[in-house]
Amino acid sequence: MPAPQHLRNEDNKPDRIIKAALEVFAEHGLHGTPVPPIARKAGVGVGTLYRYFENKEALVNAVFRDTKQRLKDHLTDGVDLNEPSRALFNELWDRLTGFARQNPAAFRFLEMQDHHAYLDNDSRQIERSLLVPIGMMILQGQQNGLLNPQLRADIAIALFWGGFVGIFKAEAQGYLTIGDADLLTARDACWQAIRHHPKSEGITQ
Amino acid sequence: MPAPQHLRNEDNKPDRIIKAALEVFAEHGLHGTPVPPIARKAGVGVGTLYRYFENKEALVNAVFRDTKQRLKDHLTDGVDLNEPSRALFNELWDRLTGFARQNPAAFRFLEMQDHHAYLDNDSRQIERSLLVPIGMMILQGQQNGLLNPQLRADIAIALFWGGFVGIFKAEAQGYLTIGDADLLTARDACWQAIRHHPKSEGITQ
Amino acid sequence: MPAPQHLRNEDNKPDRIIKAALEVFAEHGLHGTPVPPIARKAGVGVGTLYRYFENKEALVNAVFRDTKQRLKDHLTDGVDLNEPSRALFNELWDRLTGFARQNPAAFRFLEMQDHHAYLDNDSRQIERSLLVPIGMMILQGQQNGLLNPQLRADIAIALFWGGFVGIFKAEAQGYLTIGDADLLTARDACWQAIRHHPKSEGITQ
Amino acid sequence: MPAPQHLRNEDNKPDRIIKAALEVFAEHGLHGTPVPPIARKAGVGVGTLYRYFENKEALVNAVFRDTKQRLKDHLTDGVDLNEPSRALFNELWDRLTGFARQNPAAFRFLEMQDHHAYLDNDSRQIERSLLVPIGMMILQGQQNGLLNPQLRADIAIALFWGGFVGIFKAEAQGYLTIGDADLLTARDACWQAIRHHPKSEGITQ
DNA sequence: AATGAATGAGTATTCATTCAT
DNA sequence: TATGAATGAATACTCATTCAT
Repeated sequence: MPAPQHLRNEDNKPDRIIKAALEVFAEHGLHGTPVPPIARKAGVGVGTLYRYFENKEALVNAVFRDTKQRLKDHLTDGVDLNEPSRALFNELWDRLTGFARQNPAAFRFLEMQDHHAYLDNDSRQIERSLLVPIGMMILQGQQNGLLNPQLRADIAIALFWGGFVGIFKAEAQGYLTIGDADLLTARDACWQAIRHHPKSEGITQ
Repeated sequence: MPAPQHLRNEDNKPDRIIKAALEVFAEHGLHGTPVPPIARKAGVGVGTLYRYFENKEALVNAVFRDTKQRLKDHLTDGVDLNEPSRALFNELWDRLTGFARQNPAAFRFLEMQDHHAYLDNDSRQIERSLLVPIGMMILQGQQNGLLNPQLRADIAIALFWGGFVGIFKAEAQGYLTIGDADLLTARDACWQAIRHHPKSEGITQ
Repeated sequence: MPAPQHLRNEDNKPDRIIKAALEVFAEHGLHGTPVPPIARKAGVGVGTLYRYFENKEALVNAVFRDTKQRLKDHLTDGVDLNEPSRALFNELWDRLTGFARQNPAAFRFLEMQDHHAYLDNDSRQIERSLLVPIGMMILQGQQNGLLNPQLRADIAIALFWGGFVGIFKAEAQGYLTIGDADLLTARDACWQAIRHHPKSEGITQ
Repeated sequence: MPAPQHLRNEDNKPDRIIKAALEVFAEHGLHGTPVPPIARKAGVGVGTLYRYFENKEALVNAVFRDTKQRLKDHLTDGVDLNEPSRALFNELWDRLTGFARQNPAAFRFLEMQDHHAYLDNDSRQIERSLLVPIGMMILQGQQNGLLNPQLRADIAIALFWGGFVGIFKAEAQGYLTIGDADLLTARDACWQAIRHHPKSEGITQ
């Protein structure tokens, strides 16, 4: 069980292992990564890794939970999701891009498909604990006329999240490079996707 | 080298192998799939598979190219990308959802991360050959005032494609179920993301 | 599934593996034997061994069943257990010693304790199929006054079998050497243990 | 080096380790038992165990010697082996069954095959120190006409000991259950095996 | 002296690839 | 040309032993 983020420290072996595993997984994929390189990168023996994680699957789950939790904290610490507004949307977008820029490996890892087969219930629970409050926020935004009331909240999340992931993935794969200005433009585009377009706007144009 | 799509036939062994491989890869992932099950599903011996594909990596590339090409054909056959319009956008969206619905395995496979490490230059070339014409279309749409001129074409693609992928991935992972009406709403949302919002609209609100 | 004994041949890989495994197990024990040496001794690759035996445990069971079956055949082929007599006892003893002399590895292997943890139901069934007819023979011998009626058949078997095993084990461990004459004397001693000692004999003296 | 039996005490760490090791070995076998569980059961750290026993092999030898010595003591303390008689035989049998009943783990352990590969000269010496006096006793019994003079003493021991082991092993493996009366019958049977059968008795019948 | 976390060589098993038929 | 049995290098995991505290 890794220490909470703010207690992270380099002497904590499980934390070091999780950190190393995240980087190696992000680079070579889950199945593509043997255990020894993870241990080596963490500066411990293989046996030590297995002292802290029952098996590879448990390690993947630990990495997933830790990373998802860090994303959640980064995204929501100190913000009031109960007051949806354009400013709040911008704030979340900034935090999201900040996270992706500062933790490229974490971001890449979270987007892998193949870890989904590995995830246990706790891990899925964590995943939901991030999505649910955002869904709530969207519902409120719809009720106060800010967001498109016809777009189901879960689909809005998927759309917005997918779009965000799309541009960072394209960048990671070398298809494009994104400057800060581009990020702002993309942010506005995403906003247009989910906001309420009253009357004549919308389907027509 | 598989025959072109319209020449596909069940007596063609490479084609049968590619088809089988796509299904197995989509279900179990790239690293999770041993070669013998692919051969078995294709109704050939392992040795035969290796007659047509130098190794597993070559097979992955063949599957990728074939699938991407089919997507491209499905998306662009008979449409004139030189005349961007709301109707063309709708048409493309419909074709895209049609493809995803009719070829879930193909869609799933194309979205896997881990095959990217396997892809050779030819495969990346095919990928680009789908993106470039769409990029051109977007540029034209920006010039004729239809699309947001501030949103870079490549980013627009990534955003739109990412959003699309996002909702289908969420559905595949069991986080939501999408009806036909939802697809239309999502289509409109994506359109709002990339269209041109003149004057007062857009950043403000 | 190995071929029946008389169909054994050196081109049959499972048979060669079973034979090799028996020898190595007998020499180094079950846990003490890695899989590669077995494969090497059988003249096959490790992968081949795993083609024929799902895992090490399955191999142990196969060796056990094969060896026990050979012992059973060697012991009972062509003898009529329904006619217990001193001559039949002698015949069985001779066959038993013959087996132990000709197949020291087989004998050693069958007496290992630690394989009992590995045995599945089929294997235990084979074991019983050897003991039951001998038990029946003893019962008949008791009924016709030949054998001690107070000695339970199962205990008589255990005693006789244990005594037999005892001397061969002692020899295998280097505590003694047994000549043919000694074997005859031992045979008579065992006979005395289980035969019927009428009247004054027996408890007294 | 453990304290002599009568000095055994629970504060003596080597003794506690030997006791724990015996139980775990008897239950899981030699190779099947990792060292840490032994240390845990003994209530000491692994490092401590290695302070007293150079390695696992040394521990096995210590357990063997200790157990064999206890058997020897249990069997011979206070009896005069120089006066062979039916009563002495009965006494020895009773002590033997008593030991097996009271120390099932010890008995099971002594009968394991795979420890023989581990045993050093001292351990084999102890084994002999139990067998030799019994052998002497048998020789005397043969000289005074009590025991079968044709049965070599070492073979008689092996036979008798093997028979005894046979029935307890069969019980341990679940093939039979032995009551006190059965033990007496078995005792008489063993006695018949080794006693002197004068004249017409014996070979004939 | 006592501890148990740390280590890495060793073990069972899988799977991409070859090659005799 | 087609096959699939055979191979062994590579992988996940264990455990006897060490050594810093």
